[in-house]
Amino acid sequence: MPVDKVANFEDCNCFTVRAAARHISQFYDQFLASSGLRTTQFSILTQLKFRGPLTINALAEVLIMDRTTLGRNILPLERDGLVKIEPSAADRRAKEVRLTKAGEKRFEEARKAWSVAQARFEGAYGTRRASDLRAMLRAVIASELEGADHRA
Amino acid sequence: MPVDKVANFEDCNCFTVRAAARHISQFYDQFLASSGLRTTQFSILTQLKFRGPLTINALAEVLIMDRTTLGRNILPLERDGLVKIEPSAADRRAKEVRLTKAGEKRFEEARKAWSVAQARFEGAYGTRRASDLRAMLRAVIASELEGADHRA
DNA sequence: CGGATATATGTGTATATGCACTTTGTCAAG
DNA sequence: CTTGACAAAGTGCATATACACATATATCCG
Repeated sequence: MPVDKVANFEDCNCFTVRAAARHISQFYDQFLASSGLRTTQFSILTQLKFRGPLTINALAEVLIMDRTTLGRNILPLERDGLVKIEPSAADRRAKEVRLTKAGEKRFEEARKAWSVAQARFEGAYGTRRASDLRAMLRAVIASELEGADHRA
Repeated sequence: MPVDKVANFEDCNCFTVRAAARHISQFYDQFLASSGLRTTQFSILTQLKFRGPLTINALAEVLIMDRTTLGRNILPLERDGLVKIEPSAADRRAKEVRLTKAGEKRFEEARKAWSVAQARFEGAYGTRRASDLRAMLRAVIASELEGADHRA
């Protein structure tokens, strides 16, 4: 008895994830504001801090971000002297992005603010639940989503 | 034995939701592309379809979207004749956004593409799991997230 | 009525996002 | 060495996002 097998628009997975992303981003951004960084920028600095210098492509991959999006997102960081972008010695097509001293300093400041936001969020949402949520979201990211134009 | 009580940056809830949103949006957008709509635009038309004309503020609220963001997101839709924006008779400060005939037609086209994307996603991720995920994301949206500047 | 206050929306500015297309550099086959 | 496939990054364009500030209207109260 599939009374209503038609997909309900309230149940759009894409909309729900995007809405939640807007909501949680505004929250974290409030805390990061004092450091002068946005959440996206903080994510970039974090990866560079813990993974060391990376090329644009490699950095984009770990950030689950389009290459061209990242290419533009690093420009304000470079302008403010938080990262340095230099051509790779091994492959002159590639560019290496690395954290500067100023970038490390800024990261440490933002890190404190981030910790407060993270703790505050989990206080409201639940630490265990947040952990479960992240696991489910990582599964989304890992899921093989074939394109609309797939053949075979 | 809290060996490592320091929050791990890999566990940033904000980053994880945003990354998943980028990933899933690209997937749904591939399917919607044939209709000439983006996922955000499809969401807007969907709400207008099922809730009837709404003011900017009311529409922004149901979309979990900043008022000013929505104000700009409806402009391409108005330009393409999919929605009509008119001053409210009751309150001249307010504007009512409503779906046009062309908007309804476009919505029906996009609806088919959306259904395929939704089904394809749930085929890969699991229908039950997707349902659970949406419930957890709605809880994020519903969670009272006090600002960084909260007092008392 | 008239001013204080609250509400609905618009604008300026800056970042975020990604597709299609282009440019530049690498590398292997001939 | 040359050429052709491939790989890394840049550019043009359009939309998405939201804060701070500005404007217009409504509403309440003395």
